[in-house]
Amino acid sequence: MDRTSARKSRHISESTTTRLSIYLRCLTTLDQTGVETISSKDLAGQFHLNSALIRKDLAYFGEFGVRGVGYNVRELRQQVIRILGLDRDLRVVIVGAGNLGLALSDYRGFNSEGCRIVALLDNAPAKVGTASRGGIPVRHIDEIERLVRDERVNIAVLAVPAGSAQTLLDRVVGAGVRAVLNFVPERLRAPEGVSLKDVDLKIQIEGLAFSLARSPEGS
Amino acid sequence: MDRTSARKSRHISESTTTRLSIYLRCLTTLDQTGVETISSKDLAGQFHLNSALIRKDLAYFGEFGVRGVGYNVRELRQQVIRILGLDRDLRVVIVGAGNLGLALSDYRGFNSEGCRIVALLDNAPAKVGTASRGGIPVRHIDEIERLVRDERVNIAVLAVPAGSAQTLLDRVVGAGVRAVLNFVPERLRAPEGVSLKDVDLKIQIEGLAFSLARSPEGS
DNA sequence: TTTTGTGAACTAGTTCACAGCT
DNA sequence: AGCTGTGAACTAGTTCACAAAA
Repeated sequence: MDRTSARKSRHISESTTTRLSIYLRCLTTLDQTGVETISSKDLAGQFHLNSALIRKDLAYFGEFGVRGVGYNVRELRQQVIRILGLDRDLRVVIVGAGNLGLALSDYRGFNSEGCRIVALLDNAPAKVGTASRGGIPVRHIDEIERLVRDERVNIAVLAVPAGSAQTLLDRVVGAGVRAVLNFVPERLRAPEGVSLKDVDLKIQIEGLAFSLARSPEGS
Repeated sequence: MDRTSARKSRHISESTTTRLSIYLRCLTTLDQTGVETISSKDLAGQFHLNSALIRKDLAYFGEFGVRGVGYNVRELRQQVIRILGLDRDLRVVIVGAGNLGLALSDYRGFNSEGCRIVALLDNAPAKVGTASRGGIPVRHIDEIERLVRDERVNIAVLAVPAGSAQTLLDRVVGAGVRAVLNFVPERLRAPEGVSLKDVDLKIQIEGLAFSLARSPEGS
């Protein structure tokens, strides 16, 4: 059996992919530190996870370990990079050159591991032609089709004012973008085949409010 | 039985609290539109959720509906606000007055519904004394204890460079903050009784990369 | 002996379906 | 008649525990 490809076309849960990202980060550190081998038990110790869960997460995609020994750090790291699709280019546009869009365009972590921010997009004439502090150019939203075609943009980040988010989502999807990270606090609807992830800060804050309200010592 | 308080001290899942925030947003719109009553079925239609799930989410906290009729929009909205703890003041400090911290401090949604950003905190002398575009003052990190005591700060947002995050988390927790929103792409450890939520943009992007890698048309 | 990979058991979360209230 | 509130059924996700491999 091919030991490197996804064996079962089983559905992979979002919890699993999130953990893969966490493993990757840890493996990168381990590799830099010169550690060559790690067991699922030791990996599980770093975060507080069950070791069987780590083995299951990895086993969806192949048999990467050696019984009695553990996993080769460098090799497993490469495999996780491949599984997450980080070995292919990620080209990102940020839609909305307001405060948040500008801050995100310079955020380290967006620009790393084969992930490149190609442009900020806005429709305000005063903004088009300027650039973020880090040098990401602001272009007109009408250039989206060209950027997807010529610059192979495949991810859009929505950081626009509430109200225009659905329209702009439809726009970038129409241009061929199939993965969108949405910072606008609205529930958006994306067509089948387009993945949409919400980063809803208001909901996060409300979650914290909830835990404060329930914790023993009220304020 | 008291119909407004949490009946069973059952553990409430994060999915439930996230959905409560979503219901709240919808109820606010409905109330503004003048709608007086809504059924769980109609509410479920707005997002694509199962109506029984909505009824269960609400039933953890009381019996708010009327059989044969549905829920009174205004009343349910008030109840959800109370459940989420949004009826008490939320006082926020943002730790780190870099690009992201400054953008977040002016982000609408942080400043709303009884949620107020009190200050940005930094240790760079050049930044202390300045303010964000929206007028949030930048203060020295050493003022955290005073702000918690005198301004009743109860939430901290971490937007600092990687490496210093755990130290600063410990610092704000030591000052008495019991709820933290972390934007730093590192796994942090918070003591028992402190709730910590991660907004890890790198993980979000990697999740999108994964879905792109698995979708039929590879780029 | 050590640690993987995995079926079986368990736990959490969601949907079904209906009794009971209005 | 209509819709809530909820036990029962189901589905997804995690942990246990052990045979198989090195």
